[in-house]
Amino acid sequence: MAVKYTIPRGTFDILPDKSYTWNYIKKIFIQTVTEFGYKEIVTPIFEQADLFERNVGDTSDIVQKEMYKFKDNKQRTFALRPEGTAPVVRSYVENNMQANGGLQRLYYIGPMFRYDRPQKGRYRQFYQYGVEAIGSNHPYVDAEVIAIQYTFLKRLGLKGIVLELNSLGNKASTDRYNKALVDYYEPQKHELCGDCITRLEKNPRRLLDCKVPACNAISEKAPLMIDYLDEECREHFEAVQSYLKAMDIEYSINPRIVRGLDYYTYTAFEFLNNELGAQNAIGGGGRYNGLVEQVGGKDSPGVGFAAGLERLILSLEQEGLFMGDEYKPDVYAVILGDQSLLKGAEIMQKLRAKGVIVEFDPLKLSMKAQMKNANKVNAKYALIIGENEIETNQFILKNLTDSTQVSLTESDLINNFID
RNA sequence: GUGGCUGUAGCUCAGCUGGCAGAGUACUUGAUUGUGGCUCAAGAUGUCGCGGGUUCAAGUCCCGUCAGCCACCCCA
Repeated sequence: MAVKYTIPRGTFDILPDKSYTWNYIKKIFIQTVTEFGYKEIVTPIFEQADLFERNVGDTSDIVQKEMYKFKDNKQRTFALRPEGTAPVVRSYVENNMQANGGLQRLYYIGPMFRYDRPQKGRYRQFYQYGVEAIGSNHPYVDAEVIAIQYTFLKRLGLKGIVLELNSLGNKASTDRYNKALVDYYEPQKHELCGDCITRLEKNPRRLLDCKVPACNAISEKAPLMIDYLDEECREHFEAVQSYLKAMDIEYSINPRIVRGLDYYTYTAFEFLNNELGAQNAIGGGGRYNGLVEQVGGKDSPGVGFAAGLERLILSLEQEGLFMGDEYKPDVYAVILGDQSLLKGAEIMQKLRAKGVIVEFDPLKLSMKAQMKNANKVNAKYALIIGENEIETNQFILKNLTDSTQVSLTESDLINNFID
């Protein structure tokens, strides 16, 4: 077989034998966020590239190196969305959701795109689910957003995922801290690895979790963000923690958390599964108090998280957890001969109108092949429709679990079908 | 973007220092005329990822390329 067209690198098809798992996970997620009062928002998968770049206010790799950018027929520059928050904020501003007053609680699920080398748990088109709560700076909301992800993971039965928490502080704190980091590393610059020397110029915070032993040793004594928070930031961070405790959510503080996008302020958090290999972040998020204004709205605080479906599924597989059931047919129609199929089609349609799942395969001709198939697709019953049955109006319904069978008239069959 | 490993039947994989393309499983049919699962028997199945090179001869060696995996980087 010559395969003429192949799937683009780093993407994947979700085939029928997996799609029920996706639907199951989505169902539990929607159930969870609904309990917290969140409503779905759907935005396009492409946006003006500048929404993400914000005139290159964002220096992250996600935006600088990994965006799928393209020009349309009128030479306007768009980008496939690499993340979900900026589009939601754009929609919030554009639709003037601020005018509704109060807190907007939103959730989304959909594909994101990043041009990166594929590996386990990393794809070019991948699926994220997430929530955004825009309009309140109250630390309870930070905790609520964390609680949603926490509740969802627990509900799926996951045990091996840990929550790490940090505070990045406000702009003033961050500036002071970055300066302190540079002051600390600069004199020892000659001992750092090549990557770390660029980090020192570009994003000093990333120095903290370099894995090269020499850098790591230096980082151990580096100043920590927590010590550079001002009074307000510290109070906010402590309040978030007390709400988490009140909701019985386990966490640990990791002062080295750095998020992948530049807009985060105050609370930052990550959910990690350390059994997954290099790509161990299931999801993360934090507060983005300056973003709404950057996108052109009236200054308005927000907090949210996003997480990856693929890594979630890897975690479920790894812990051997339930991932949903495939639909199984209630009835497999065993139809003998084309003449009988006329009646068969009529009966199948009437059963379906009653909500019964009915399957039939016109490729299987012999009765034996049809019975075999009924077994293979895990049907609960086989319904035999042949010339004899049609003539006598007595249709055979065979229970495939206990091998018992009964004869029923057409109307009894349709009106009294009990699963 | 960098480095390493891999690519053979629908699936999982074997195939030695180059010499007829294989197994298990799934599939089809039969044993059983209109009754599935178990068993037994028979049968069908390949651009050996793709392109080039070396050779009398390439799945096997060489080069390139594409894809997957693993790690770096980055992050979901």
